Amino acid sequence: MQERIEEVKRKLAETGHKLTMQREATMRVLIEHEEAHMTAEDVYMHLKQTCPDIGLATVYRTLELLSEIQIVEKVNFGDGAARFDLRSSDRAHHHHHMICRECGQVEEIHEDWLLAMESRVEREYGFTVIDHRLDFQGICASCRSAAAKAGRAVS
Amino acid sequence: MQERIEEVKRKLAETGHKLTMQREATMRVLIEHEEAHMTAEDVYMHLKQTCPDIGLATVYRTLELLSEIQIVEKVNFGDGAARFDLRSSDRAHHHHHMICRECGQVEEIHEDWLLAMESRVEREYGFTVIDHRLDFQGICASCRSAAAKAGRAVS
DNA sequence: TTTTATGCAAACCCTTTGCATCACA
DNA sequence: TGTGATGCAAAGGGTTTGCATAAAA
Repeated sequence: MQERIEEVKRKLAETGHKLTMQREATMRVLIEHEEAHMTAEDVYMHLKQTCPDIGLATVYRTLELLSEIQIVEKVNFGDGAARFDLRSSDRAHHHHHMICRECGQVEEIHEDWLLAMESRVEREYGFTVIDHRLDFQGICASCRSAAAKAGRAVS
Repeated sequence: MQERIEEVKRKLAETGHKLTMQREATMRVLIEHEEAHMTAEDVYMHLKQTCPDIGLATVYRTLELLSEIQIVEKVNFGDGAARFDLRSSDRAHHHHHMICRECGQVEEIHEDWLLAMESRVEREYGFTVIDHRLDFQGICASCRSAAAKAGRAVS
């Protein structure tokens, strides 16, 4: 925990930014809810507990900044609100998502299956890949078994 | 062209909807600009030429409807506006995107590289895949060569 | 003739911005 | 102490909705 805050402080300093109370609190919320895929509003709600006076605008500015310095990744599942994931410190590691159409839950796949494809894109299309995103939409295991128990088919 | 309109008419009828002048005009715009990845606003602008009285709300409603009946695919590249792609009639064919961070242009990869991964997701995670999305972000071939000519590195 | 669809405008939601004040470094 | 950060409220952009009217089937 503390070392991650230190890393952020260092990265902020490198880019001419300050580590404020609000930014530190935001990092703590993100770390405590790793993989929660929170929206800015979600983060704000949690922050209100430790930092009651924080403003929503600050949360947006902080998340944007953390995204610029690669601490978090801003992802968009098409439901209208951006979500923010802590990046793993391992730069090469990407992850993929499984988004359930029944319950809306987002699960992660902690593997990067796309390295071969990235080189293929570079080779065949002359496109230099910086990053990628892979999402699967479908029905998650628990919704499927719930549907099976209820004896009905699922969309 | 005409047979695609007929297919839409059939699908609309099946789901209890009508083929209106506005919906037909929207289809024509989509067909004429296949792969343009247009926003609702883009579609609206084009529609104004053949259908000057159409309202933006109708465009949104039409695109949403076409998306529900699988005629178009609503995609979101994270720039704030949803984009709409005509689906290929071949249901099994998905396509992937290469999004250039220099010029913002979206190119397509007309291959589905993910069938093997879909079965792996089903097998290893118990997640029933309905659809998937794969986007690469990076620098497109023309931006890279432009940058090379200008003798500078690109981000 | 009965539904469903339309156009308009207002409402909505998420996000960004202007500005005076505050607090890290 | 000086620059960057904050909070608030207002503005912004994309999208949706209520409602009276119009037009498919």
